[in-house]
Amino acid sequence: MPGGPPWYHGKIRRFGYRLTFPRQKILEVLSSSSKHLSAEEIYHRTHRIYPGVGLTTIYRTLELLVNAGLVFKFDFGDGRSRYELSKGPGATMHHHHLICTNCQRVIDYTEIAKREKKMLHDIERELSKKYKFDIHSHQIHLYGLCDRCQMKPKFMERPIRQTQDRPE
Amino acid sequence: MPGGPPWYHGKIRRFGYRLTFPRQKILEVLSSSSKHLSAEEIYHRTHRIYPGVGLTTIYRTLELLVNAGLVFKFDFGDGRSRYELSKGPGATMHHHHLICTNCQRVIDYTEIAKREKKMLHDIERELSKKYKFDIHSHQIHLYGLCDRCQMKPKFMERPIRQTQDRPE
DNA sequence: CTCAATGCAAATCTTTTGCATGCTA
DNA sequence: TAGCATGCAAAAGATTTGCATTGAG
Repeated sequence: MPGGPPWYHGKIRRFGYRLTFPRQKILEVLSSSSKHLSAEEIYHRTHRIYPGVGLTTIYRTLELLVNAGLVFKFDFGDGRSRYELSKGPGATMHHHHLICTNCQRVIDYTEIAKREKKMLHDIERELSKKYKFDIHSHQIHLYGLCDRCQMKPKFMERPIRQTQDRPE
Repeated sequence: MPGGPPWYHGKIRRFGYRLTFPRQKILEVLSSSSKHLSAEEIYHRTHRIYPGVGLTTIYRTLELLVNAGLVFKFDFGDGRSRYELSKGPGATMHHHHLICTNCQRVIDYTEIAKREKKMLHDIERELSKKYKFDIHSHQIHLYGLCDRCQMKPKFMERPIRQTQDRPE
């Protein structure tokens, strides 16, 4: 089946945004990764398949995609944001995060989603009414020490500042 | 009752940290505010009661206090972190946040805490075991549009970059 | 007295903006 | 064609670091 417009075409155009070449490449990159990526990682990967791209476009496109509801933006507290496709074929299942406060490692979990989902749904409905807030998404972050970091006693913890992106 | 050491004395010393004058002043500031403050706000307020303080000390002390579990650090996505006392007389009740994705307004809510609390407790216990993660805190963020921002149709949204701290 | 803590200035790092040019609709 | 979109260079901000000095224990 020689493709009609890609799945995201309408979702982009609906907001008045144009479906440009760089944007398509960035969406390809996001689609092909299963985990949240930093802007820099997205830049590197996009650069690989389209060397002409600039970091600025990455940032601008990500903001646009977040705005259009196609991408989730996360902040795990290490000074840079992470992005992840929220819709479409490449999107991973809805999940929440375990974050190690020592080494910044992030573990995604999808368990318990059913229970959470119902409760969150109830909460959101209740709060929406009370605060007249139109809630469209949520994040749950659980902070703690991962298995590796539990070995050291708490007072020896030394926050590790991650300066380089690690390969996937 | 002419006071013994302040409530936080032990909690600081337990980690090998010294209870210095600047640190006490910063804790005073945190104790006397009911809401999450940015580092800059904390700096201004501390400067008011102790003009000698430097912004660097604010950052270093906050990191230390987060480490010691006395302070919560939040990230609402506007490019700067917020801090809030988690223990002691000045600490506010445990709560979660509603965040407007358009104007960045943050509303704290404490409702439904009981239900959430039980569920989160269960989840944390379960995940702790499964991932060998020693969970010590959590955050729930609900994103959406506040009442003011709902007036405008979605595609007209223009993220507002807040550059100045507003007065409390 | 010792070494952690501080303040200042400079450095880092991520993200944003100005502007001339390119490209989608 | 009309504007939105892009890339580059520069700017902006928040946070961190080097270093000499101060002060808590």
